[in-house]
Amino acid sequence: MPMNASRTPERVLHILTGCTAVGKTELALQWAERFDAEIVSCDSLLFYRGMDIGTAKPSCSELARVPHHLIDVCEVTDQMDITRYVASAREAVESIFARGRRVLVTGGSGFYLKSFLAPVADAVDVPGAIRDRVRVLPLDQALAELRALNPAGLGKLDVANPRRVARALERCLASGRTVLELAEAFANQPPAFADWTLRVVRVDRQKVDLDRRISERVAAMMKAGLVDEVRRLLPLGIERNPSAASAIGYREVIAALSSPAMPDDLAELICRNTQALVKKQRTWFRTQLPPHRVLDAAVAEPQTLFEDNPVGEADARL
RNA sequence: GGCUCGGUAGCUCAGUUGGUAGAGCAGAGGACUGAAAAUCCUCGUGUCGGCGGUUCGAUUCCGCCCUGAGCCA
Repeated sequence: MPMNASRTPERVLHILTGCTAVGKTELALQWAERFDAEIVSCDSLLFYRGMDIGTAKPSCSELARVPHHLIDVCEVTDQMDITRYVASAREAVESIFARGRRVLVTGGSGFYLKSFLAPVADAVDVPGAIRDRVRVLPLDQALAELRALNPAGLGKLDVANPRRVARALERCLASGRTVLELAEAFANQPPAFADWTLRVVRVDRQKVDLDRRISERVAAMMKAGLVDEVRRLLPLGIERNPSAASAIGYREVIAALSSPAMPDDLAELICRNTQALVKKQRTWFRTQLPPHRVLDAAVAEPQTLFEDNPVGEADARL
C-alpha cells in the first residue's frame, strides 16, 4: 500500500468479528503474524483468569504467537464493565501504535465492539450509595421514581427492562438531569476512537457448518475438563460475578453441580444455549453494525481479510 | 396375566367439575448508555395416543385397543 512519507503513520483499527465458534482465533493469529500486528480482545469473558476451557480462550501456545491484550486481566470476582474496557482498550491500542505495530481487534461481543465505533457510556459518575439503593428497587418502584423525575417523558427508554430503568434512574439521581437531557448529551459525545480509521470485517458460516463446529467444540470442552474448571472457580467466587457465572458453559455446569445428580444431557444443553447466543449475535451484527464486509470463514484467506476494504471506506461509525 | 400411574406444541409439563387448550425451554423477529455469553419486547391450530359409546357437544365421562413406567403374580 502506498505510503506518504511526510505523513504520520495512519491510525488504523483492523476489526475482525463474528459469532462464537466461527473460527476468528486462527484467522486473527495468521493475519497478525503476517502483518506485524498485536491483538486486542473484544470478548466479554476472556478478561477473567481461570475461565479458559468454557470460553474457548486461545491456548498458551496461541497466545505466545502474537502479543494479546485484554485477556486474563482480572480475577473472576473482579467484574469488568464497558467503561473499564474502553479505558483499557484505549491504552492497549495506543501502546501498540507507539510500538509501530498494527492493531487487530478481535472478538464477538457486540457491546464491547461498539466501543470502537460509537459512544457506549456517558460520563455520569454514580456514587455507590445511589447505585446500591437503586439496584434493589423493584421495577415498578424504580419506574415510578424515574417518571416523577422526568415529566417530559422517557424517550426511547425500554421501561420494561429492570436494568435499563435502574441505570436511567441512578444517572438522573446522580446528575440532576433528565433522561432526555442525558440522552442528548450522550448522542453528542465523540466516539472513544474518533481519531482512528476503522476497517471492519465479519466472518460467518453456513448454519450446518457452524452447528457442527459448536457441538464438536462443546464435546472437546467437556473432554478437556470444563466441569473441573468450574469446580476450581467456585471457591474463587465465580458466583459473585454475574457476568462470569452466567456465561454459557459455566451457568449450566454450576447448576448441574448443585443438583443431586449430574444430568447426562449437559453438553446438549450447552450446545443449544450456544446456538441461541449465535442467533443473538447475528441479530446484533445485522442491526447494530454499520455496513461492513462479510466473509465466509470456511474460505476466507487470512492474508486478504482486509483487502478491498481501503482506509476510509466501509467506515463504521454508528 | 392382574393392578396402578402416564401418553396434550420440537422438549418438559399444566389444564379443561364436558363448550376443541396454555406455561417454561427451544425456534423466528426485534431493542440495546456502565452484568452484553447479560437484560428486555413481540410471535403459539396442536388429529389433547387410536377406535367406538354416552351427549346438542368429548381432549375432558365410559368401553376396548395400542404404548411407556412401576407394582403384584
